Amino acid sequence: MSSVSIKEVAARAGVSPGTVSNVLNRPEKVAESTRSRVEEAIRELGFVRHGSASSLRAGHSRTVGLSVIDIGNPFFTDVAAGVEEAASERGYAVILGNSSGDRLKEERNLLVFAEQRVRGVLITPAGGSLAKLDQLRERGINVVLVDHPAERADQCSVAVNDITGGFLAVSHLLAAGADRIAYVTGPLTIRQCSDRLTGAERALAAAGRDPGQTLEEVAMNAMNARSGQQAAEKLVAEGRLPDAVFCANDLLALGMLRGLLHAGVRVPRDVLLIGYDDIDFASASAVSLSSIRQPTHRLGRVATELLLDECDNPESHAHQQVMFQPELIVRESTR
Amino acid sequence: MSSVSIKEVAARAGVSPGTVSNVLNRPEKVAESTRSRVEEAIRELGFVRHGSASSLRAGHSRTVGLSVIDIGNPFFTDVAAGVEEAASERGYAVILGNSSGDRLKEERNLLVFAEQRVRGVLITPAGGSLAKLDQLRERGINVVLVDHPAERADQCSVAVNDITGGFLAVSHLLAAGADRIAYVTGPLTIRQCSDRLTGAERALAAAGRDPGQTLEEVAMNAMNARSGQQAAEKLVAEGRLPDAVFCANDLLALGMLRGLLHAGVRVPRDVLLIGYDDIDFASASAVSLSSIRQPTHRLGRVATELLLDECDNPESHAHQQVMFQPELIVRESTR
DNA sequence: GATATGGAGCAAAACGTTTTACTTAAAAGC
DNA sequence: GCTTTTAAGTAAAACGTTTTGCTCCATATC
Repeated sequence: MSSVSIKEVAARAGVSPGTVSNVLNRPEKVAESTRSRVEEAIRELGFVRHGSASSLRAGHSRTVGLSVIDIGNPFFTDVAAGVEEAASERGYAVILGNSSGDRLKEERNLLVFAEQRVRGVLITPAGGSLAKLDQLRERGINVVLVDHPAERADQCSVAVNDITGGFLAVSHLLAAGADRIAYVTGPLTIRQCSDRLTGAERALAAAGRDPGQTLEEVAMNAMNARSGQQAAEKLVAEGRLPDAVFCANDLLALGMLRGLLHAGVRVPRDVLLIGYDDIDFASASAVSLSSIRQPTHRLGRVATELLLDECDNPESHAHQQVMFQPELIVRESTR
Repeated sequence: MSSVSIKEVAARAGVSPGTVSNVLNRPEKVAESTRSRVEEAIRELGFVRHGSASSLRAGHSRTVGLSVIDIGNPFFTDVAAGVEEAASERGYAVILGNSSGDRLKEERNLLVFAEQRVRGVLITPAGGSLAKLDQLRERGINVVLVDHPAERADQCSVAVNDITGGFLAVSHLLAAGADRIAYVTGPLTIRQCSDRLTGAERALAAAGRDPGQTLEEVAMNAMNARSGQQAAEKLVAEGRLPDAVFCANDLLALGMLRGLLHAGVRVPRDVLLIGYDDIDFASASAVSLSSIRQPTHRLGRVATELLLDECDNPESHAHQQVMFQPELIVRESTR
């Protein structure tokens, strides 16, 4: 209950509170002998700095906010792990918010971040809440977009080229002999989904195919395994199975795979299947899943490093829009 | 940059700062007309409460700390999702720490939580850092153990009976005809691992088998898919394949499955396989995986509810040690 | 020997809330 | 018609840090 304060430490070490603060924040400013005396007092009393008081006075906290679309999706989990790792290395705490793709929930997360006066925000934007983000910036809270390229040059972002990803996936399906391809996706208002579609269409164009003839879009509400299975059931029920399916993420693909196999459709013999993200489980599925790999963990790490660099070196910081390239991973499901 | 404070709101609404605070925290204490005036001023100025100042003065924050062993494991992710959901419903923010099973890292997390003066801590304890937890309690920070039954009555905990789980798994393997069983596990210092072993041994005893003859322990350092695959390779290389494998979690089991299939071992024909946790991906694997299901999401929810009840109603709060029961899920890998 | 130059530490004023004790005015009690 | 109670709001003192001058003292400079 009794929290020991900097004053008590000061009293014990026979110095002023200011000196203790200096030991904590600019150790080089205080003489060797007093420093060790203070450090000993800190140890003896079990003092731990009051973060709230500190950030109240200093004007900023040592926390960052992380808002992700779906913490249940291994893709985002990997990103979060990268963020947590990089943040904790620098002594920052991570406040986690899960938006579940819900714009309201996302705004609530941002409000919480604002109340906590986080040093910065990392966000995989769900809706079009980019206006809210500008409000945060006005409040002096830096923002780095994760898995979403910034369209303006005055902000940092870290993303993976989804157009390339879609291109790789569909080019591969075409090369494997696909003629009629279904693109199973979440809402096309999600940038990732529409970019991957764009890439898919470019692949068709590059191969001289007519998108209208070759590609069918199947948009689901959610991007989880359940939706994937529903999509499979729908395709099967309507009796118009394509000969290849490109899913906008691996969760959809795993559900699709389950649904297809359940209906007696053989993969890859009857239908080729490729997912996106290359989550760990893609290679362990019933038929190991071809996919598009993204550097997820790095995504989180790099985003965090950019954010903290912007916070700690505001004047020397150069905004960057980092764009990673995805990679095609071929496994059984398209062989 | 310019953060608007309660004073400016007060000035605009023509009241004192104290009244604004009352509107924020005990709206019933202030007259209807002034209240709406203040609320309007808040809206117009875009005021958002300074969490640090608030918790400095109030003596407690609206955050909880969550320290998990492995955020990459869907089991913990589900727990975390439950925590986040319950916390955010009550207006609490979640500070996430990933201990990676590392005791040092866990202690660092607890230090961060202490600095942030979180209202309470939810923790899936990695090592034996229970002493550190008592230190937190002395500081007035409530602690709820997650996936770990408290051995004392003066604290809350939420867990799933792992002995029962181990019993269910091995009873099932025996009923399916297993004679020689390998238990592939993480370090037995992890309570979950040793409890599941205990349950396994009881199942053997109940079936009249000699544990020494029937059960072989294979302890790995980590509990991920990679370790599972290594365990498979080891069993295969040493030429002493059992006829059934019980893995202490699904990640190990998925790796084991991959390793076995890769070596040409058929599942379930040559080797029966059962995992633990019933993560989403267990049913989508090459051979769908039998497993022991735990109410993960609820685990997180209930833990959070207990914690916040303890925080908000300290006097009426009754400590509880909640123990859920696991459930056997039979799929192809043991059929 | 007088004067700059720094190093080391101190005192005190913030930071933005919450809360306690107090004032005022109006309603209630008799 | 006086006192008592209640309602509504205020002023000011915290909460535990960080930071900005400032003082003091020792060393270097001329």
